[in-house]
This record gives sequence, structure tokens and C-alpha cells, in this order.
Amino acid sequence: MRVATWNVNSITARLPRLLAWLESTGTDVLCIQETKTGEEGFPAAELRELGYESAVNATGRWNGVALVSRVGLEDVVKGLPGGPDYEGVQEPRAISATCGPLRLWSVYVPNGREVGHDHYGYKLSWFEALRAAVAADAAGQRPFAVLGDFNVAPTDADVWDPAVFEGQTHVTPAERAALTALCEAGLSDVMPRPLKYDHPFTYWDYRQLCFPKNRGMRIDLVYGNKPFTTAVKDSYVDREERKGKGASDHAPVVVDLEV
DNA sequence: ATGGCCGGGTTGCCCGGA
Repeated sequence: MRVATWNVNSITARLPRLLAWLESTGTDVLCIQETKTGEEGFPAAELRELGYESAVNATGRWNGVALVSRVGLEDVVKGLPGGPDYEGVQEPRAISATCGPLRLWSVYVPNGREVGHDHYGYKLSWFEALRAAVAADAAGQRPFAVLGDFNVAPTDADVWDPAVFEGQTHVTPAERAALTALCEAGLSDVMPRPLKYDHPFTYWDYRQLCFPKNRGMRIDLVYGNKPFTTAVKDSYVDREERKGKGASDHAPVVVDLEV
């Protein structure tokens, strides 16, 4: 079974590439982030034509997540139970469902903006709520994983130049401690293979030729429990999908499982 | 080849992204 996660940076703008990518890769379940459309604007009909069911948590121009599956989509939970508000709203940043033998989450963790910003505190609270919400499944026997844009680089090797990120969000000890807490709950980081260079990045800024210069970050992650990680046969970042006109600034992360 | 931001809405600029 092939599972993937991809921050598409607008599903409307990405639709032609998304449909072509699903067909060419034969992905069974895709976790999508940054739909940037409301649920009424989600292209469920186009996906259904390709044989995929959709579950969507989205409210408009910002954020928005989805699960797209051709191997079943049951027991959908929209949102992060117990999650914090930001400026009085529960932003659409999480959705979970059972897809065949797997229980999966698609998450878009808050960015944080700047260390000390209200959004940064919101990010840390959001992580704590996530840890609490997934604890039982993380410790369970069913293959389980949280996939998505975590907006944290787990180690200094996961950014192209650690000096550039000093004092910035995405690399602070508090954010990395939130990942450690997920590991203590029973999850571990499924490290993808790079298709080029020594280290896999998943995000490259659109500006300043970051992609050709490989100035990237690994912030799109797959955190699986033991039954999930033992079923993993391969994983890679599809950097080919970052190339050319009409690309998202994130590349898909693909995981192949034997379940 | 992979090439100097992009997407969407409150549009002909502004915000957010990381």
C-alpha cells in the first residue's frame, strides 16, 4: 500500500498536477495540507472519477486539510479534539480517518510566525493537544501514523544552513521537544530517502532560487507507531514534483507499506 | 535541467507562508 503526504499550497491551483501525480504514482491514500479553499470548493468530484473518496476539513482561504483514499475512508474525525483556538476560532488543521488497515491523520501544524508571537504559543499548545489526542492510537496495535506539515525541522541536518535559522521558528528547542513528546507517546520519524543529494528536504522557498540551490528544509513528516513503522518497506521525497511551473513549494513524501 | 515568489481575497495591494 502506498501512502503519502503533500502540502499542495492550494488544491485549486494544484489540481492538474495533483490528479496526474495520483495516477502516475498509484498512491492509495494521500494526506493533503493547505487546501486554501472551503469544503464546497474541494474537487471531490474530480477525485471520485479517479476512484478516490475524500474527507475534508476546510473553511476558506487559509489552512485546510484533507484525506483522499481509494482503499476506504471510515470513522472520519474533523479537527483536533481538545485543540486550542487562535483568535477565537478552531482553525482547520487536522482530520483523521481509517483507511483499510490504517488509522491516519493529516495535520497542518501552525507556523508560529516568530518566537514569542501569539502564534508561536498557539503552535506549542496545538502540539500538546495533538500528543494527547493521539496517545491511545500511538500505543495501540493497529498501524497508525500522523502525516503532514509539522512546521518543525527535527534536527539541524533538516535545514540547509542552521546558522540562517538561529533564533527562528521551526528549529527551537521547545518545538523540537514537542516532537520528542510524540516519540515518547510511541511514534517515530519515518525517514524518507532523498532522490538527489545526501539529505531529503521537503520544502524549498519559492524565492531566491532556493530549489535549484537546494536550500530546503525537512518539515513534512511521517510519525508512525511501531506496527506502522515495521510495515514500512520504503519511503522517499518526490522532489521531481517540486520542479517546473505550477509546483507547490512542498514536495510529497511517499511511504510504501506491506500491510 | 530545477531557475530571480506564489495563491487567494478584502484584488490593481495585502497577508501569510517558513
